[in-house]
Amino acid sequence: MLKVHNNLTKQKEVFTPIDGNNVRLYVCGMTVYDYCHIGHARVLVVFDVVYRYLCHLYGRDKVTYIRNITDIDDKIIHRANENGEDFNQLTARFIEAMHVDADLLGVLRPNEEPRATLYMKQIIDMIGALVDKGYAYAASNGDVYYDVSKFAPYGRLSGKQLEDLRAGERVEIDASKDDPLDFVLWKAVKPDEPSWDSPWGKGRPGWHIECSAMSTHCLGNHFDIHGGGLDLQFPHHENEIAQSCAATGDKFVNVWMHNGFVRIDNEKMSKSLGNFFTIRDVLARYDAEVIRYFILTSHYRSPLNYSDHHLDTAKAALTTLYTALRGVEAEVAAQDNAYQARFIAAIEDDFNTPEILALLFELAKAINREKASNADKARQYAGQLLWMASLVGLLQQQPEAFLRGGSDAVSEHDDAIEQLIQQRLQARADKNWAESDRIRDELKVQGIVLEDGPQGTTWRRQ
RNA sequence: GGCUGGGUAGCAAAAUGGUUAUGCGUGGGUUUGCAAAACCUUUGACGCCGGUUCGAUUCCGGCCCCAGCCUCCA
Repeated sequence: MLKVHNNLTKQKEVFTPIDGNNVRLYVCGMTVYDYCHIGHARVLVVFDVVYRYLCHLYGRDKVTYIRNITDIDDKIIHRANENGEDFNQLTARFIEAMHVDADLLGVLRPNEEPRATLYMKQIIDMIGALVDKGYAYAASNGDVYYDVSKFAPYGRLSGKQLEDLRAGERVEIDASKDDPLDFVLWKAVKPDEPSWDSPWGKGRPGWHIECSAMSTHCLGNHFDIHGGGLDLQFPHHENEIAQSCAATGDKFVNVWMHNGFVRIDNEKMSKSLGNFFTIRDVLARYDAEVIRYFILTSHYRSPLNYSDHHLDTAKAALTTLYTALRGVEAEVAAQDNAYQARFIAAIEDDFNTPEILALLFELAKAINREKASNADKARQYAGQLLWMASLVGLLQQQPEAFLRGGSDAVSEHDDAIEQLIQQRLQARADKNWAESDRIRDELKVQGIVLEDGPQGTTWRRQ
């Protein structure tokens, strides 16, 4: 029984699809005006694990995964103007970059990636419905606002009371709003801004409405899971609930899931603070799987501290796992084994990935123990290890490829290494230990580690 | 100020009312020409103060500290 922490009720609940034949998941994706950073990588990976497991449980053809792309907003317009380019050109570039990064991280593609600019009709229709039903009003400045006071449950998701929000010191005062807490659905066009026609004049949608329009259009008014970063809980998701429920008259989402932040020096990594590393920055120094592993070392709702030291640890951990798998032909995993049962218990307990990683190591140790004496048993353990690792998107490379530095490694250099190893094997046969050690040290300086085993000498990149 | 989370050994990070987390690191051993890898073993922790209990890191209360949201943000 899969149990998921529902942020709407603040409780772990048994997950039951609304319709067992169509499990529906929506995740708030990226605003595409820059490269994705490690915080974005976390959302991608966390919900990739959710998606993979839902597919495992219900069948891939029964799970619909939608992850939107925000391709029009203030920052995009600003950046495009800065660059002196059309905003569509800017967003196209960063959508492409996002796909490259996500693919490298082993993130499966969602079924659809709806974009705000391609959903103008649905967005305008929804705003129209809200105006017609009296939940929204056109203001004197040409903007259309959502009247927060009309939606009684407002604040339920974030645990906020309207009174408390009003008492807060940071609520902006805007003369054209009836209430400072009202939020914008349609922004009237300003000079040098892209705009679309609407019943309220030229303009563009507010941020929140696009997700209400796209999620309900792609998945129906009422769907199973809505996810995103914790910073979206308020106001973004709170506003989505208000808009969607008011516009459709139906219940919106059953389960809300939010992942915790990536931190640097105990502070949230964010674009506004400028303390972020892009996925590309990190990929220049670490294999993408190291990033994925690092993200899975902490539970998805906990904070995750970013540092080189932690990435080094993640790399060492993956090296251990791949070393265990090296030279072992995995057997198809038998159903119903003790490790599998523990894996299921862990992942079904609100996606407890740290517990799963612990299991991977127990299996790696089991493989190493049996490798020499009981090859059959080792192959079985390897099969079990790969079975559970694949469900969290790990250990998908060939062990040799990972240990030798992956596809970036220059093969001619690899040939040179092989030659030196042959020379060293001759020296060892001659019991010329000085020469043997000299070659090993020479390679060591280049970051190549040699390991002499019963089956011969193997090497890996440090 | 209001509202959320969290404080576990050198670092990272789970579970759990009484029994080994796990990884990296450290000490010892096996193995190796010497190493490396691997295996065995050692070291270890539950923010502070009370309460409940035969027994609490785990439940309850108070306190201290940290992070986040209340403004764009995954």
